[in-house]
Amino acid sequence: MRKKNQIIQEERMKAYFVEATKKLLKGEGLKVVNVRNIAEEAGYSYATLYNYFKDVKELVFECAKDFESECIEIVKEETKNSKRGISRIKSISKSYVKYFVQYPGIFELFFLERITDLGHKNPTNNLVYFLLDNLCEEEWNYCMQQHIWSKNEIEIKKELLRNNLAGLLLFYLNRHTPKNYNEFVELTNRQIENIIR
Amino acid sequence: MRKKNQIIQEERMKAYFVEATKKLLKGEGLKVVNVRNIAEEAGYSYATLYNYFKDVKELVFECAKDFESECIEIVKEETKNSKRGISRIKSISKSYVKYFVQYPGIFELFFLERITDLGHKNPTNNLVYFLLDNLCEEEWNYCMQQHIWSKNEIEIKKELLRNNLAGLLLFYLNRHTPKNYNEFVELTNRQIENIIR
DNA sequence: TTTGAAATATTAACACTGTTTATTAAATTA
DNA sequence: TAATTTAATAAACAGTGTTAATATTTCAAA
Repeated sequence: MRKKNQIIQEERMKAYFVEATKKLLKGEGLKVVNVRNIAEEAGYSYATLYNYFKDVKELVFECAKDFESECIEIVKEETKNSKRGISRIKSISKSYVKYFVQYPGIFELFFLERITDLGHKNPTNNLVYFLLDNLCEEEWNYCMQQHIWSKNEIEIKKELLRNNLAGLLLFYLNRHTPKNYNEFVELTNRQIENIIR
Repeated sequence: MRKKNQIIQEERMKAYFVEATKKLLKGEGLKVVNVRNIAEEAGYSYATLYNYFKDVKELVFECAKDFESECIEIVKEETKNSKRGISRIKSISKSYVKYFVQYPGIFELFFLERITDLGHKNPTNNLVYFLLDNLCEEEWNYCMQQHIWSKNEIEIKKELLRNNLAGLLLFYLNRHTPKNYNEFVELTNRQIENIIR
């Protein structure tokens, strides 16, 4: 039987590697995330990592879960005072976009990272796809209750918003278009206004 | 002074490598595109590649230009008989999406490939961003002439369409959501209808 | 406290990448 | 034909992820 201490220690070790990886991701992004850098940041040999994680992907997906929680937390905090319904959906959208602009490495991880694993059900998949929907869920329901939009209209708007913001972030963070942040914010606001109305 | 034959031969060699790379990209995608595979497909040593291209990125960008032309050609051919204006914009959008679904490797190359190059102005950047706009340009103008939409409305719709289709493709090809092609097509059509109306 | 087995960490090595250097082969020119 | 230039390749290096073999630590039992 495994001792309690063992489990605690194992969790602690995992956390060291996860923290190291998160630091790298938030800093210079995926391009510096490799086993040797992670291990150095964590203060261990790179081989030690494999005593706690099957491979580097497993480690990175641990980070993804943490980032999702963080994103939800930040967005909720930032938007809790805005007026319910339409207004808050817009605020949430902007806050959501802002989070990824602040941490492009997390955008890379959530949206761009290749999932080549055979069969391996990647938990971040649905997590990412429905993240925005989840963030807005209560407000969409509120709008339906208030008879602002029908269920159908809401479904359409949800989809429009989700794909639009993903495309917007993709072009801005990965293709540097538009060139500067101000232009990007203007464009984003314009698009949100045109979808949510 | 360089001889004419030399230039012809050099172009020919380049073409061999470009064709080999295009074949790999259209087949198994970026994951199998590496110098050794490319060279084997072309029938040369991998070191020979470096006599004709600065690095593998330069080679891949050559392919991107070719694919862009091909995409334009295919979409134009497929949509030339549809009714001008709104109807044709919808057809072009669907055909554009179809092209990338058929060649996910080209989508990867156009939308996902990291541009880490310092200063190196990547020509595919604007090429990709404005590809859909260029394809629809004449039809947007037609709509303006026919007073279907104002210049402003068109600008908004252009942006909505561009970002939406990018997001749609990103989720489908890179995150496998929706799960199957039929669902994806339905979703795509629904979105296009809701933007272009 | 010492010892020996289990757990854990690390070094060394392998299999892939991209790229460069040195060498060989081919073509061209005098 | 011989010399020289040009082009192709093999060998090597550096950077990845991962695994196997070795070293170290931990910790309970003697």
